[in-house]
Amino acid sequence: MIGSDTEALRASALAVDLRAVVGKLKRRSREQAPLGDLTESQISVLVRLERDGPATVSALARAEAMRPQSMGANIAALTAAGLVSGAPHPTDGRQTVLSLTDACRSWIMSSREARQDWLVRTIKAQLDPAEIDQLASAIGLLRRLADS
Amino acid sequence: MIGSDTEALRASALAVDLRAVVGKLKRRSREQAPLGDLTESQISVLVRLERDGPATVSALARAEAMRPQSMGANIAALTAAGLVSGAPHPTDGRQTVLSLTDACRSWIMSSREARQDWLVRTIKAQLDPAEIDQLASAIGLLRRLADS
DNA sequence: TATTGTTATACTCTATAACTATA
DNA sequence: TATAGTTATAGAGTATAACAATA
Repeated sequence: MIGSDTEALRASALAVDLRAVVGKLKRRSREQAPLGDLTESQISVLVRLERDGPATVSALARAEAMRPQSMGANIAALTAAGLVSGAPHPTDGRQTVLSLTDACRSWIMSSREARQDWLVRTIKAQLDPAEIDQLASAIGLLRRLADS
Repeated sequence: MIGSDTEALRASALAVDLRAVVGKLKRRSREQAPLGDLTESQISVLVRLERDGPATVSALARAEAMRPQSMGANIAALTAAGLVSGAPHPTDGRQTVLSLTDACRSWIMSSREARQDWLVRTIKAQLDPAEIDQLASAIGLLRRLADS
């Protein structure tokens, strides 16, 4: 029973540290106005659309663990900024399929080259290649937690 | 130059994934109403006070990368809930030193036993001991990013 | 009846600005 | 003048509730 007690303590300590560092990262990242004047959520949406291709508001909301109404607000902002455009689904009239605009794609590439993202800059400045690998594999674990 | 290009791409991809998973974790964790009806920030404060001992509002704000006014609001909520109490600093009349109340300490212990924390439960359910160790060491890397 | 999406509204968390009090 | 803390206000982000349109 000592073993499982130790395990329980480890999980508890991990939760404590994880919560603290996640909150802190979020505040730090937001205050730096990462890219353009987009929010973290909006950037995540763009990245997801770029990586996984077109999707609907509902699908994006599910993927990001967000309510469709909240995702709708993010999509509206991205659409107003000309970064995302919607087209009616060919067979299902309820759905609107969202894609990145060409302007968005070129903007993403140029902002990557310009290294405007605080998080990217900080990762490069603070972490060596081995640590980046280590963190990258830990991201998979975090994703398991977030998706559970 | 190919090497540094690959590095840059890795950092960029890591930033992308990190941002997405941090946001998702934050939403998931909040929607579960983790402990009592405290917010994530308030929990972080309690944990910090428990681990590092009494502190002032300003010190806590610096430690959590938050404005003193924002931290003040969190402290006010914790004080109203009877979880934190303030005492005047013995020599510096401007400062108020904050400590956990006895009620808070016993509440922390009981809620730990009851395993009410979604994040703790999820870590135990989703991660094996080796993975918990892996994630724990990655937390150190995240903290470097957040503190930089 | 279920699902997609929208509109309206409210709440939570944090930030900025302006102030008082002590050092 | 600088620092600790408070109060007032505003903004961003997300949630709940109610609705229209399509399946």
